[in-house]
Amino acid sequence: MTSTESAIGSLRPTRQRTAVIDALASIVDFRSAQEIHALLETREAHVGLATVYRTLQLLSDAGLVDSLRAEDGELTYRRCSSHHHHHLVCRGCGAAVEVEGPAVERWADAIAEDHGFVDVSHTLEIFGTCTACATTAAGS
Amino acid sequence: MTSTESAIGSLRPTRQRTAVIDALASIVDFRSAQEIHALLETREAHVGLATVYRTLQLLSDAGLVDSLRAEDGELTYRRCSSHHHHHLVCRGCGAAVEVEGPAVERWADAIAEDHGFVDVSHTLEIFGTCTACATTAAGS
DNA sequence: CTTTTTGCAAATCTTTTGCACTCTA
DNA sequence: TAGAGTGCAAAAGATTTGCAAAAAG
Repeated sequence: MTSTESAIGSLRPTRQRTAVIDALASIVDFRSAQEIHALLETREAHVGLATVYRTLQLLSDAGLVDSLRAEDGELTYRRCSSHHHHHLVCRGCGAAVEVEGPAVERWADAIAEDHGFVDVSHTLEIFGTCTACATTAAGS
Repeated sequence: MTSTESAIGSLRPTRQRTAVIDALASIVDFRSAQEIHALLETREAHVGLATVYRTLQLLSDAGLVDSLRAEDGELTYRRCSSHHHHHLVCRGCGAAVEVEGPAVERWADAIAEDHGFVDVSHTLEIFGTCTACATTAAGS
């Protein structure tokens, strides 16, 4: 039994859902629902925009994809390894590296507890310019 | 010369801007532009919603206020201390505590370096429910 | 008087929702 | 066939923008 199987639970494997999942499987970076919808159109796999939104939300709730808010407020999605982690994202090309920091998790929880906060969660993203992009940009 | 004076630059000190700045001075938590606009209405300092948005954006650009995206994607603002720090924010009332984590800063930079990223920055926010809000909600 | 600001409404844009219709189990 | 899932268009919200009127230097 994989966690994926159990997480999908009672969701029916429809053409649309399969298409969205396939799309996610083919991309490595974070993409907005709109972009994923556009990608599906490109592939001639017509899926309504609302359905894309609903499906991504479902997958996200099920923990099958990571979602994070881009700087402009749009929600973006990416397939993920199911455990808790953060991302190192390139400003230039959007490439994302999953990173883990157990110490940070503990630190955040401890800080919150110190202040009497409960039901704690946190967001942590690291932004930078990857080697490839730095090289390209420096080419001037 | 204070950094504030220079940062304000050529902005004209209008009634509306003064009102927004006063409002920010009187609150400690992160508030959305809509909430700040509502607060101003309460104080009978009528300022157009668009003006509130424009002013907050201006102040944010000038580095006079912190802005961060709430979990629901709304942009929220708060007066800020100018040094680098993060926040522990209550989901219920928006109360915010500034926190510092030198170790996290170093960890983030190290991770990025390990992956060859340069020009690194990061975002880190901790969300939770503060004691007061937890008590209220649990009041059942 | 010239330039910056404001207000208001209309326009954008992302995301959600209502509902009738379609498809799966 | 019943219930889950979908499409489309309308609705909701937050934020931005166009433009004429008002205020500041």
